[in-house]
Amino acid sequence: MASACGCDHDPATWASRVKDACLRQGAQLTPLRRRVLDIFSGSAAPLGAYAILEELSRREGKQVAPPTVYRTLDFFLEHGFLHKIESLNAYAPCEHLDHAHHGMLLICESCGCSEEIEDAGVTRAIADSAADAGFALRRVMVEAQGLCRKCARDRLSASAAAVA
Amino acid sequence: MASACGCDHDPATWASRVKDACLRQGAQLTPLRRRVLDIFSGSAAPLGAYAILEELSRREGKQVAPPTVYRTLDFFLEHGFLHKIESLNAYAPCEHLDHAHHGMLLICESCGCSEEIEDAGVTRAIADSAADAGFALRRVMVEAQGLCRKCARDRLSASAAAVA
DNA sequence: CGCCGAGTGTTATGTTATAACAATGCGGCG
DNA sequence: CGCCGCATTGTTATAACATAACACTCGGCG
Repeated sequence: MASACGCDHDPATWASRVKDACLRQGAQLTPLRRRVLDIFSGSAAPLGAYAILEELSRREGKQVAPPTVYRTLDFFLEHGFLHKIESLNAYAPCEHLDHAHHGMLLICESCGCSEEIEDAGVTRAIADSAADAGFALRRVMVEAQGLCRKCARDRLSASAAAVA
Repeated sequence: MASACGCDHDPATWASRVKDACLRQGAQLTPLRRRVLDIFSGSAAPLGAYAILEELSRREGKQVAPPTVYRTLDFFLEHGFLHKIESLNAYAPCEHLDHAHHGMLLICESCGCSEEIEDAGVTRAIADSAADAGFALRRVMVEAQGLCRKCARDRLSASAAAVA
């Protein structure tokens, strides 16, 4: 499914890439997990655990309990298929399944979509800075809030129209 | 009070710097806020809202309700005296009161203490990277988990002892 | 006085996450 | 087949984090 916000990510290919990765790694992609995968595929924006819970309940036609969802999320997180966005308490597809990711997350405050970019310069700068402090890095999170390309453009043209 | 973890930050001078900043800015440092300040002064590690709540209740000798604590935290956050650490749901003193801070937080998984460092290289790399993506930054959060200098050293000497 | 606004108190509730234990399903193996 | 062991899922309850809504106090000021 195409992204609703006009950003250029594609959750649908993500789902199929996750399926491949499960096969390669021998990880079980059970019906439950597949359904959760589908739910992420249909959403351009990060999803909260309880949003997934509700959608899952709706699709299954019966009430699903929180641990079911959190266990499924844990599975995807452990395999590196999903990221947890701490500043939103939400979860989003990892767009770089293949390699270790110290990606930077750009979260649009207007359309709610998130984009994950990898930047060697950022990674290196953080590693250098931590090394200077004598700190042994294990996990790094970079989350930025702001306006994505499209929303920034829209806002500009809106204010231009207001001036005219 | 000295830091319990051996790291080289000093929450006590932080409290007095906050007091100065309140005077300069005309912000009211009420008894409640002062008590919360004292609680942070006595702790080397970030504090959760409910930890503050319990400590506050203990010191006041009567039960304090969550909104009281959260409002106080909001006051400090808005004035830039505290940071919220999203990955811990906890709050820590801002060690750079004077200037806008896009600091990077180093959180030790062993002793729990956190250190805030400012690094122009990191800031610049993130700004450049976001600009490349056409993303208008508004707020950036960098949180790293790992081992602080002291804990990394301790771990090293422990494993050396194990080998011997 | 009478009003206002900042701060705090109080009650209730919303949101996010986990603990603990039971049940199911499936493959291997005697 | 019957049993075991393991991964997964179901179920119940509760913990942990956060906010909404409204009441009350108190000091400043016309």
